[in-house]
Amino acid sequence: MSSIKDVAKAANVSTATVSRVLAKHPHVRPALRERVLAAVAQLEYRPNLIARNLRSQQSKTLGLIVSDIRNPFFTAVSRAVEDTAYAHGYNLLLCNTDENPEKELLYLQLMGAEQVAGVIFSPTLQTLNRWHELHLSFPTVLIDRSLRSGDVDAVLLDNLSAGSLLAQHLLSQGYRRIGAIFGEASTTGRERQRGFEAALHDAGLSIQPEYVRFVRPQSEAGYHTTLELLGLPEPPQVIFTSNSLLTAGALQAIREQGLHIPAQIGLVGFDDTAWASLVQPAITVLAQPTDEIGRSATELLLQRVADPQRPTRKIILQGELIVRESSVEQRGRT
Amino acid sequence: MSSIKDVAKAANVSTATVSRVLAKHPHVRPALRERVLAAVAQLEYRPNLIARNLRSQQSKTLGLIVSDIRNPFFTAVSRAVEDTAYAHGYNLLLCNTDENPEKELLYLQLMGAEQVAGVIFSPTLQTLNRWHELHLSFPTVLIDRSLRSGDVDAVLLDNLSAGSLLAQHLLSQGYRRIGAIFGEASTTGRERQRGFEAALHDAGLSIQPEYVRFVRPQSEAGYHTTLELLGLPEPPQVIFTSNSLLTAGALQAIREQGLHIPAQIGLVGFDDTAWASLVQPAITVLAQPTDEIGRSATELLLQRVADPQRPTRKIILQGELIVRESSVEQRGRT
DNA sequence: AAAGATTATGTAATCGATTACATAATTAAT
DNA sequence: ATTAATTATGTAATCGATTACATAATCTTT
Repeated sequence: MSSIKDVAKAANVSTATVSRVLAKHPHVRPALRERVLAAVAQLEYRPNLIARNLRSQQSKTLGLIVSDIRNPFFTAVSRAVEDTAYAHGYNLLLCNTDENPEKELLYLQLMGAEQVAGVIFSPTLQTLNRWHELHLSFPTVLIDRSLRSGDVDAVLLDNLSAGSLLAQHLLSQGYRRIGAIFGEASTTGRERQRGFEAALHDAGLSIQPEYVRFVRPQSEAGYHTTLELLGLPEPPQVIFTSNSLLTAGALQAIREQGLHIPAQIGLVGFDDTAWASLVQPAITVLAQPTDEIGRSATELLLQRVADPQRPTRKIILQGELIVRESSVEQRGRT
Repeated sequence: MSSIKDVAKAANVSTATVSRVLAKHPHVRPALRERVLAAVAQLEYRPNLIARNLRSQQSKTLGLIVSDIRNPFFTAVSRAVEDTAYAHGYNLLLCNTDENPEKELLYLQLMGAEQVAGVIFSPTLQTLNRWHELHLSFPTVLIDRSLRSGDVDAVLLDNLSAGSLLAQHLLSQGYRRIGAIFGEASTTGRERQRGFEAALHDAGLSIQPEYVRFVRPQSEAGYHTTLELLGLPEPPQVIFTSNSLLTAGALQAIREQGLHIPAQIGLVGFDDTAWASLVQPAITVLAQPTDEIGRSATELLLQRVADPQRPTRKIILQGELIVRESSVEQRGRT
């Protein structure tokens, strides 16, 4: 691997001149410029970004730290972030934390070390709680989860409304015994649950604690918890899940029990994944605007990079209820 | 952000001593060690990895460059790579190229600049063709796709056998008119097609070119191509797809046409995604051992990092045919 | 107690770039 | 033709770490 020194030597100029040519500074004689460019080509020289960033204390790279890349929500958002970043001339480095606070700290550290211009991050509750001790050296935009206090940029779904909307739909369909499975790792699950309970409360229904579960937001947990709910003396008429991994697990459990959807049990979830409309019956979901989330988060971050003083903002987006066959009206049920 | 100098000043020692304490060198007096550690804690000092790597010319970070993070195959492999890397004390930086050779070069460059220890990469055909001009500064393990020549480490599916196995299954079920959709971006699609055609040939069937398509490996292409195939004067009895995005698109098209699987049309694909077993009828697939691919690739890479001289190896893994309802026997058909 | 071996610490070079500053070369202005 | 202004180039400091080397301090050994 050749360095700027090699190029300087080959072109018989100083390293400063090489640097200037490459940075397209105006004050370089054409003759020298030619020599430098020839040497660069001949040696196949590529500047070492790490050294460049070390010196100039900035880079054209953004970081995206997600909690679970297997979750279609995050892969969809990742693509939107990637595309938006690329359109603005930025690269994207993606990391997966597996909802593990230790990994979160590790990758946050790595991002700082790699001198990224900024980071988009979906943190666990634990990391969120000690956010202020972290003292990150780069601007951050939170997605999907956030602090109660307003001092960090974020792009979020209106989870309260979303949970409420989905619950209201179930109530309007005549469901009364609603089993609900929420993710425990983040604020998101809690908020969706609050919306869910508010809707039930508004309808004059009381909350039955044995129907409401908080679990690791993964399909295995969705599967096992659904089996538990179905095994209750008086099983729920419908299962409400708060992310698509849980939905998939729930669906698997329901299938294994040989129950028919929606005749014997209903199912609704979050995120309009590819398969939600392909399974039969198709699943009713609360779709998140993943493209919009990724794009907004990236733009928010780039604005913050450009102006660190700008007041923080939270962008709250609305979800869209997509009613399909998995939650049709339940006439004549109790 | 505090640097090693600040710590040295605060502890009233030299930067060398700070570095030694942090690197756990043996020859440091306990008293000094204490002072340094106290200063580190007090200043919340975290070493700048970028500077460390610049000097020591190595890092504990691996790169993974995939062609499409939306493809469940790659998310599954990513998780396996991430876990294996983490278990060996390495971080993982993930990049998405969107099957775009320009982005591939960009990220390869970025990886080099970020001084990763090595990279796992699923390249497009185009980048593969100019592989030898690239002169990468780090070891690489290819996954999913590879060069014909054997001079680069790789972990691959036995695509020829896999394509053949899946085709044989269809033939054994009595299917004769088989529509097939392959990805055009990589060697993988070509190899699966060769296996597919070999199976047909062995069974004494001729290849009908209008039934065989090469398209961008994305669900939209799967959708449109399936519609085209279904619209032929004599439509195929079954659709063979060479990745799960194509399968999803094909399924959507079939559903929209109101065709019943498997009574009116069969469908098979690659990769045992979460939804392949959840849709009804469940889809027959050729499952790739994604965990094994990710783990093997990572271990191969780490071995290569440890010993750059070691001869190159290709690890060829076998796929597993999982027969489900989407391709049941077609008695009495022509 | 003196010489030699060992241990502890600091100084300064280094990685590969950028860039402030100094200086040389050219051009413009009087 | 001088001087001033401008343009071009090089020298050296810098970013934040690691580490070779030099040297000071301590411990053994006889």
